[in-house]
Amino acid sequence: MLNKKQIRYCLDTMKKMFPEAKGELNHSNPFELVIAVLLSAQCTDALVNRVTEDLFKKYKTPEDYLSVSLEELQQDIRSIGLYRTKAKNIRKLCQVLLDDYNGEVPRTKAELMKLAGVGRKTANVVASIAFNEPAIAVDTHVERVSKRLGICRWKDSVTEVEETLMIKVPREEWSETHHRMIFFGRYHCKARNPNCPECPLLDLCREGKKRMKRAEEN
DNA sequence: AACTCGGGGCA
DNA sequence: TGCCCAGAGTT
Repeated sequence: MLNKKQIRYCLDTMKKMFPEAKGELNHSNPFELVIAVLLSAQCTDALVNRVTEDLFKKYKTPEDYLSVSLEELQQDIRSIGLYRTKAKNIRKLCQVLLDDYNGEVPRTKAELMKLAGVGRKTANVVASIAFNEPAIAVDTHVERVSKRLGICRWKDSVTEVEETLMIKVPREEWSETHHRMIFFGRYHCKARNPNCPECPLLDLCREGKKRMKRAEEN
């Protein structure tokens, strides 16, 4: 298991590799952030951005999403996977925002997770990025990278990965940590063919060393 | 823990 | 063509 100093080195290195790693879902508007992250489930961020560019011009408020038919909203997000379910969830979510939250987006993880279509990851992203609440969003990239490097254990659940990161990463870096690890995971430490031979973190990477050794034997 | 939803991107 | 993708909900 990596210690705090080693983890800091990892995060600094990731920043050097992807200095532009800002996170494309970094909307200043909490409501738009909820919608964007909800839509992003199981599809690429580039696709979501393409759709939300037009979507957010047409729909500004929860009322706007409820003012059209379900079919019309589905058409507007048709190019995104799971669009039927997501359109239904957006309508449910907007209705709850109006009924229970005066049209505003709630700030805490617990409240966010009660919204339709908002699970652990979306709730964490919105709470941490939009409201700077204490949370680290662990998606598949963050989980994979954490486990390969040895920041956490292989068998850890998503909750355990989350807890470990919150303990070992300074509070003020939680939000940025999310984006750095996602870029690192998406473009370098990929699920299928991680670029271990050219990885600057190979020396301290548990999984990387294992893979290099295995490749050498073949 | 395992399954389903699902169109687009990429090899 | 076949496989995967910045997940959530249900069983």
